[in-house]
Amino acid sequence: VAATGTAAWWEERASAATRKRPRPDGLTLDRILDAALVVIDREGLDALTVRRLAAELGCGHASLYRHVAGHDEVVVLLVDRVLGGIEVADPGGRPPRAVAEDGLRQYRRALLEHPSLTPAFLRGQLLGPNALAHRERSLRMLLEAGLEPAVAVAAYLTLTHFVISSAVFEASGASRTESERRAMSDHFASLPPDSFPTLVALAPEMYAATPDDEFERGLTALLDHFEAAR
Amino acid sequence: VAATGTAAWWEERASAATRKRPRPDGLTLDRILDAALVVIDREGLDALTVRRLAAELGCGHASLYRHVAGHDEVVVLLVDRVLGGIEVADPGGRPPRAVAEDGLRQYRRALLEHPSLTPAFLRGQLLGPNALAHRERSLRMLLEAGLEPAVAVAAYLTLTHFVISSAVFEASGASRTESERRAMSDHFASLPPDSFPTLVALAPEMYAATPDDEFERGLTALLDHFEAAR
DNA sequence: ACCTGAACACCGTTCAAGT
DNA sequence: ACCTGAACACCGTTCAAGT
Repeated sequence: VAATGTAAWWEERASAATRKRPRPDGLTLDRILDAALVVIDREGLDALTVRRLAAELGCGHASLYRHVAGHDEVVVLLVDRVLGGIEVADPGGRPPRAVAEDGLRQYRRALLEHPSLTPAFLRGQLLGPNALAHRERSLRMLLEAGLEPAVAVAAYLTLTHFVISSAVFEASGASRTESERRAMSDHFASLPPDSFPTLVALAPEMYAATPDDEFERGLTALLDHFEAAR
Repeated sequence: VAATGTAAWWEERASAATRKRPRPDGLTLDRILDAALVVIDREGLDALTVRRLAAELGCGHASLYRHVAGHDEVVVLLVDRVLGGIEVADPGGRPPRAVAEDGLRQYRRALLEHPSLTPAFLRGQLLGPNALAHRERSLRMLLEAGLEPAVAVAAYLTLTHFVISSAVFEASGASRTESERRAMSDHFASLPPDSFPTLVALAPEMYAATPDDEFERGLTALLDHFEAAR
């Protein structure tokens, strides 16, 4: 009985899943995860309760425990499913830097398809099958690009952590839409100038950049660094 | 009735607080926040319930609603209190880069004094009094270091987001202790080599770096970038 | 005037009673 | 053999009844 999401837990689950037989009725793990994403996208991560999920599926809430160990397992499985949705383009002779940029933008895009789910990527390690496949693929590319093994590992962890946290900040912040960003600027402009002269002076610049701008700038900074370390 | 943690909410709170009178009994906001940190440090953020907090304080759970609007408010106030604990050293003629490094390491240190609280720094903007004071102070330094206004704002947001997410990953991951990192390496070494040749080959390098190493490397990368943009 | 126990509407999870 | 309603031990929050 390992903790949900740990390496040991994924191993237990893999061997247990092969023993499971298909159900005659319609309720499957896939349908459960589909419904969970619908609830999350429409009402947020906090709204994803076992009971709300059962209502969405039109079944008794206790029935879910036949397909899933509990609430936390649903979230962990969703995270790995989203990671499986990262499109991986053919390198096709492009320079390594362009391939890396592309892969990380795809990662970001996959995360932001379900903004409310992003905080779940921070709870524990990413060790599901899709997470491992992504790590394998990415590290192979980084090695082929000429990075030392230790640098490749550092680059993978730093870059993926950057992508994830950037998405979490974008999803949880209030600077996604044009009007939200203007409201933030206005707020800083309205502060008492005696206490916060710099914030008042910089109010027009505050949140002038979009989350995409910020992402691209951070990406450039980090890739420059690891490219130089090659 | 603005949402907890928003700019409007902090304004409402500030004007309401002045109207409050001191209580004859011992229960104060400060004591509540102290007790909350004790619970969080000892049992984690999820253990911080209104009822558990009241038990820690030895009072009825409904009494807390006299000092605090609810559960979320406690967390938001704790976040700003921790931000108030960032020590700010005198620049004292040191080069701007050294001052910035120092300030960001202090930020990190303050966050990691309460690892379980770190996820709370991602829920919404940081607009409390201590957050604003830190922003004012930091942006002034960045301007004095010669950054363009727009670059200074970008640098502040990117660097603080990096510090926060780095702490969140460190706190929620399983790579803090030596034995945890060795366990992670062992797990990657034990994967099927047919499916994951790169992960197996890199297992010794995986999690060889400490979270501190990763932090320092990322910090260097980002500061190099913004220093070059000066 | 202040405090708070009881009440309400929720949770996640278990299990025995149903089919 | 499978499903699930009822039950249990929790939540956050409200409010009327107590002092």
